[in-house]
Amino acid sequence: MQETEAEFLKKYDRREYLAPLMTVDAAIFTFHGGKLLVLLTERCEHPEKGKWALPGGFVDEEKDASLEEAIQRKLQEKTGVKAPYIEQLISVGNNQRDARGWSVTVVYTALVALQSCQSFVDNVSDVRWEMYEEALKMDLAFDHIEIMKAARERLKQKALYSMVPAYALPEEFTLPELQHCLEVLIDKPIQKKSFRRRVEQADLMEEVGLRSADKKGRPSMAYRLKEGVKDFTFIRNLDA
Amino acid sequence: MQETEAEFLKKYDRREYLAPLMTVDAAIFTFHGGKLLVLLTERCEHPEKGKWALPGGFVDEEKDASLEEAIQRKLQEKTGVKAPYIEQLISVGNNQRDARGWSVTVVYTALVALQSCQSFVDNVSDVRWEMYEEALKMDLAFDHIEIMKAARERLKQKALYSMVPAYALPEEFTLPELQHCLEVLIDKPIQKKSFRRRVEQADLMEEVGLRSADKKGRPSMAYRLKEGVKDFTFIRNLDA
DNA sequence: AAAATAGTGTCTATGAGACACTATTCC
DNA sequence: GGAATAGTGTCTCATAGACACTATTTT
Repeated sequence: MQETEAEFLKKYDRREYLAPLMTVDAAIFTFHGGKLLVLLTERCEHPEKGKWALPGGFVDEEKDASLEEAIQRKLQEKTGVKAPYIEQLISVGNNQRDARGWSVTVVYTALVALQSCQSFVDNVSDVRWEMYEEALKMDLAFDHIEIMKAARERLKQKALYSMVPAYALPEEFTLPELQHCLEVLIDKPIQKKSFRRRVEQADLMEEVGLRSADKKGRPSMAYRLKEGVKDFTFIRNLDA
Repeated sequence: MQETEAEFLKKYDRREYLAPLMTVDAAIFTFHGGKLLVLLTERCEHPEKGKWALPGGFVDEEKDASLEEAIQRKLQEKTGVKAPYIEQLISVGNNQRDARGWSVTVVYTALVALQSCQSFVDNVSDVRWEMYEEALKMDLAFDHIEIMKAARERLKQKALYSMVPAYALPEEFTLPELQHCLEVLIDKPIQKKSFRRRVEQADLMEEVGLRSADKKGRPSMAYRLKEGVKDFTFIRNLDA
C-alpha cells in the first residue's frame, strides 16, 4: 500500500540528516562625514574569535519564522533599530568558508541613518562603525571581505539607477548631501543639474523646510523621502 | 586557560545542532516556437509527491563543494548539459514552505538551448518542458510558483537592459529570432531599429553566415555569441 | 564687496521610438 | 510583379553631461 504524505511526515525526523550550517549576515552601511561606513562586530566565540565580521548569526527556529525575520532580529540586536532599507544580496555556501564544515550564509544589505543607532552602537563594545576604505584593509572573519565588496558594488549600481542610497542618510537631508553620497558611491562627480533633474523626475522626496544656516553660503532645502514610495528606478543610468 | 580555535573545532560536532533543511533549486528557461518554456520535474517522493516542481534538491556534502557545484549537478542530472548561463536569483527560507520544517532554498535561474538537451529530457519520464503560461496555472510543489514568477520577472528585466536572453536560444540564431524572444519576455513589441542598434553597440555577437532560406522572405544572417564575452549592460533601458 | 554654497537655464550629445524606405527571397 | 521577411535611413524626443549663469547666505 502507498504511504500517504501524513504517514511520511510522521516518520520523518530532520535530526537524522545532516544539513549545512545556516547563517544570515548583513552588510549594513551608513553615510556620515563624507564617508561610507560599514557596521562591524567582533566575534566573541570560536571560530575566528577576536576577528571583526559582518553582523549575523544562526537562524533561530524558535524566534525566526523566516530569513527576513532572522536578519531583522540580528540587525535589531546590533543597532537597536529596524533598518528603513534592507534587501537580500546573495547567498554563499561551500565547504571552505567555515572551519566547522559545509556552511551557507544568506547575506542582506541594509542602509540606516547613523544617528538612528549611534547611541546604541556607542554603548556596545563589540560593535562599531568602520570607514569602508579602512574595513577593506582589515582581516575580517570568514569570507566577509568578499561579501562586503559585493555589497559595496551593488550599492554603487543602485546609485547609478536609483535614489536608494538616500536611506543611508538622516531622515532629513539636503540635495547637496545626497548628491555627495551618490558621488562617493560611484567614485565620480555628478553634474548638479543631472542629479536634480532625476530627483524631480523620481518625485520621491518632499520639502521639509530650509536647513538652518550653520555653514557658509546659501542654505539648502531639506527633504525627506515620502511615505510608502516604491523603489524608483530610472530607465537611463548615470555614466559609470 | 583560553581555549584555542583548534581545541574548539576538535570538540565541535555539527550533529549536535539542528540546522534548517537546505536545498538548491533552478528555474531553467528556454525559448522555442515563439514561447518561453520552463523545465519542470515530477516529485517522486514525499512531501508533495506527484506534484510538478522546479528541479533541485538537497546539497550533497560529499559530491558538492559549493552551492554552484550543487546546482550544476542538479542541472546536469535533469538536462544532461551544463547551462551556458546560470545566475543566482534569490534565497527563500521560512518555517512554512516545507512540511518537514524550517527550510531554505537557494534558487538559480538558468538559460539553455532547447536542442542541447531535448533528447535527454525526452528520454526521462519525470522531466518535461512546459510553456511558462501553462506552468503559471499549475499547482506546483512548495512555493515554486512564486519562485518561478520571480525568475520570470528577473528575466524580463534582463531583456530590458541586456542581451542575456540570447542564451535561451540555439547556439546559432538570427536577429529576428532574438528580437522576438526579447519581445515575448517584455510582452511588448520592440522597434527593429532600436534592437539592432543595441546589438551593434554591445558587440557581443559574430556572424556565422546566412540562414538557409527554408522560410518565405529574405534570409536572415545567423549569429552566435562571441567567446568569453562579459555580461554587457546598456546604460539606457528599453521602455518597460 | 568677496567668498562660498545652492540652485537654474540652456546647449550639446546620445540613443530609444517611430516609421518610411530599400533589399532579398519565394511564389 | 506581389507577398513576405530582413535590414537601413532619418527624424523626433527624452534625458545625461557640460557649464555658465543667478540666488542667498556669511564675513
